[in-house]
Amino acid sequence: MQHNLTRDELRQRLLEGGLKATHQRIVVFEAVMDLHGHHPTPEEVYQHLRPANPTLSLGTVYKTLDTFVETGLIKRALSEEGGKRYDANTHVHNHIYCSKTREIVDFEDAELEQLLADFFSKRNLENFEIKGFSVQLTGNKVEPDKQIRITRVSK
Amino acid sequence: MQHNLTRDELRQRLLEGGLKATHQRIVVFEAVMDLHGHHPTPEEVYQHLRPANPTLSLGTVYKTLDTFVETGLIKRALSEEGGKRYDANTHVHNHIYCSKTREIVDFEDAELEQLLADFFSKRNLENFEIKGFSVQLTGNKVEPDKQIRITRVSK
DNA sequence: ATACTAGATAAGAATGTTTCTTACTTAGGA
DNA sequence: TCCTAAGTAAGAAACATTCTTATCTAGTAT
Repeated sequence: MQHNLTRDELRQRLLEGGLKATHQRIVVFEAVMDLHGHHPTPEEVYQHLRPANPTLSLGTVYKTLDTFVETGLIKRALSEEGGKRYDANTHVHNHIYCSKTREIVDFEDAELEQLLADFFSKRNLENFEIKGFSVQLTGNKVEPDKQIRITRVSK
Repeated sequence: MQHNLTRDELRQRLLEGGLKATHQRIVVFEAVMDLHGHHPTPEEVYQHLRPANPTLSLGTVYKTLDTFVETGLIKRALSEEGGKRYDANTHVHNHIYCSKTREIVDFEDAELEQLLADFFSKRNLENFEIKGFSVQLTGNKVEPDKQIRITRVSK
């Protein structure tokens, strides 16, 4: 359990979104935060919670995750391989996607955001109300057991 | 039929990829090209082809599309909503994704590619072999019946 | 504290999607 | 023309997602 919001804080955030703060919603929310960085599928969330919540049903997990996305509490991650992935990180950020392991790694980069914001201010979108943009790097991990990292070139 | 490759050219491209040029592969390839811009699902490809190819099976469509992706003849498009989408456009390009209609619109922008290439040359990726990057705009169509377009701001 | 009510949940059925299996067929090479 | 590796059809199987309905519960009013 590495999430850092108390249940009362979670309860608060659910209510702010106009959602009843039920036990199921609280634990599903916690699970997505606990699995942060994994961009879990509904099934993974379900398996994570099952031991401690044997009465929870998979259908509820699906529904709850989608409800959270609608409310903006979490986001859906883009994936190439089909299937739904969820992301506790609601900040503007980008993804590195490994085709081999299907891992999705977040990266935030203010410089990149600024670059893109500047760029799109020079473009006109007709008939489209833009909610956000993100950059997706696609490729393959070299060492499957080691982490992927992105760093600034030091010169 | 707005695709512009002859069957012999297609046959050629399949063979270059080390694939036997069977009738099924040729028509599936044509279908993805015909549906270019729609980023079709396997089911859509199947429905498109069924009238003229009543013996074609859905399983073959799935398998064939994946084979093409492996060979690099087509790409998979990223989607938020789960489910597989395929893209005949193998050029480097970006996508505009409408959450409302689930439409995916391609856009190519050399200036943007250059900007990103320059940017990533200033970043180091540890343990990741990058195959490509793309920008995804997410948002909603305003008029569902009209086209989405992106243009340069004229000053 | 208790009762009420809208909304949430469990459970599993229904539906939809993707993969797998097997026997049959075909493209391309000898 | 024959041979063989590879591809295909067909449907079963596995898997993923959504829907339905009866039951339950959080938050509210009493």
